[in-house]
Amino acid sequence: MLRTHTCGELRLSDAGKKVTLSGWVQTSRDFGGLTFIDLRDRYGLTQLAFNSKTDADLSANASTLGREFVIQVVGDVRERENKNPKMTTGDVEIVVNELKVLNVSKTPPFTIEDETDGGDELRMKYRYLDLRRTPVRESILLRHKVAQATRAYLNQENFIEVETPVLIKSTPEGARDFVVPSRMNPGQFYALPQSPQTFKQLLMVAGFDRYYQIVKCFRDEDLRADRQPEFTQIDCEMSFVEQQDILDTFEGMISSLFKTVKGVDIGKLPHMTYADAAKYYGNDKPDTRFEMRFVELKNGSSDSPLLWKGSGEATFKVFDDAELVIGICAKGCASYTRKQLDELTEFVKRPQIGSTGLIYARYNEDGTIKSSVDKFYNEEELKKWMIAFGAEKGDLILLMAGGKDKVRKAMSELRLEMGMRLGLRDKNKFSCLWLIDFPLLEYNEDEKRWFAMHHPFTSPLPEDIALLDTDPGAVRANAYDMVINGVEVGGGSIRIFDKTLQAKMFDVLGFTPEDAKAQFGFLMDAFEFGAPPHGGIAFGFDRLCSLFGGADSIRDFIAFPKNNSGRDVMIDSPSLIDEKQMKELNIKTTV
RNA sequence: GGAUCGGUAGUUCAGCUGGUUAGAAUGCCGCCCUGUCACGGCGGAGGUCGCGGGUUCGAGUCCCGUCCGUUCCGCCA
Repeated sequence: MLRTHTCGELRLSDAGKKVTLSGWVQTSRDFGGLTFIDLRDRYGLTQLAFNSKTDADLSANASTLGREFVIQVVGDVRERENKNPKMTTGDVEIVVNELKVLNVSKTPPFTIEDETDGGDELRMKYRYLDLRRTPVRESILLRHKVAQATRAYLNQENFIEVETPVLIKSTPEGARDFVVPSRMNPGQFYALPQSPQTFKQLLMVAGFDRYYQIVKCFRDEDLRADRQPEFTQIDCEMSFVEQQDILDTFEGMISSLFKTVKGVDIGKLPHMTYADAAKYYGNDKPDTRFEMRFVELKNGSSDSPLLWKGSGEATFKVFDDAELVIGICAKGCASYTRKQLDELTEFVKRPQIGSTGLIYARYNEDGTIKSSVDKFYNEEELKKWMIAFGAEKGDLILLMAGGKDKVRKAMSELRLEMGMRLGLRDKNKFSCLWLIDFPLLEYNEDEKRWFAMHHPFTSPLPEDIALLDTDPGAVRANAYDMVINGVEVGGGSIRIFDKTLQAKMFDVLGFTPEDAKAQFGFLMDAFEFGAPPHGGIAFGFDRLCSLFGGADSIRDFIAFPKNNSGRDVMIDSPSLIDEKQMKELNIKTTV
């Protein structure tokens, strides 16, 4: 037997037992006559003790063991003379009688400890070593736990898991497809699914009623810290449901996951419309762990008492000419120095944000107001601003002006930055919400046509269907996103199940009936055979895991992730294939 | 496609306005050490400064190009 116990389970109550342990050498501490070795496996660390007085040869052997050697020991569990309260097994040690080296190891290129000295690139190249580190292992174990809890909830709710194909058909809508050449059909290609969208709808037509799958999806787009070319979704679909049924079911799922995995009760999820999210947070995935909502300064007398036209001799053109002037109130930041304000200005002027400037107004502790636009606005006017923002003495108002979309986007970035500076984005705090009433369509200026914001099977809100002909941009979708801490963790919609409406949708999107038939004919056909009303949702599983794990990047929650260029540096893929394969696949080399 | 920061010892980094033999920490190797758990002490080895070109009496340092990586924008229904 290679082991009787794992390296994480022995306690004081086991003292006196004869045990066999196997694992990796974490570290050794050699005192000449006395040697300690920490033995590691997935379950923990156990200290081994060797004494040269008891067995000189064995002790000498022990001091030759290098890091990451795989060894097996037989020995007796003993209470430690000096206990280590930081270790779960810290009350005991193994007095070793027999030592066997099962395998040697080269010195690892980085230290296999919680705080490693290895950089990202190196860790990815030797991912199998990185996975030995406790924090990374814990992330993978957390992922397993989330997957189990997800299945448990959905199974109990009568969902069944069905596998859908991975070699499917390329469609031009949405993300770029990964394609796979077909050897048996020269010149033709499969596509890897961006999601099992059409298949899950077909499963509803087939009458499966409730489907889910924890499934790999593929998108050939540029990567980010929270975006991988292959990623995992919790993909779900339900029949005979309306929006509220889906929200209830999956609010239940997310609550259940938080309870099981984090021991947290997230309560009832608030609903926010897309329009409100844009207006108050400048963003369709607001981080609601903190308030700091946008306040609009309006120019006009009807709906707002606030004027941004100053009373000064010169008028402030930046505000006068702007489509929108908005601001946020940063609590307790009136003491910000000139340097800090300049930093913020630089922040919003970065090309990625592209704002032209930042206006501030300090509400000083003594009640005076100091702003960067003092020559345009008098004290009384500035005081009105403070009231509008609900600002108190000691607060700082930050304002930007410009085109509506641009200024909202810039302010959204600034709000998140200020939230971070003020420590309001606590990783252990969770704020979840449903975002609803998305626009159904988005106009693409380059291609001069409407695009589905979600996908072409998303149903419009019933009351907005009539607008499809007159004002497509105003049509709201029967769609919903779940947002947690500023991360879009899931999204879905009630689908179109009526053939006529689907055809109309394709028409609005600029598909000819022939195009629609060529690409989605199978779905259109299926809808002629009694499709039930249905809808669904998909959650980004990797993101959900990283959120539970309190990390910004999803990479450590994926056992073997890819780098920014979509490469796996460990196995070195993608790679060239040989001429013979190319020929077989009927692909001509042009490189 | 664009912006940004980075590439110097096995590793993480320092290296000023260009100037003798490129440093530190850690790891590694050797010796010493009986209660450590970030063990300690003494000693040692270890470098194509990513690559190519240029400026210069002289380049790790300045310039151009290129490759690799990070983060972000575009993109991601």
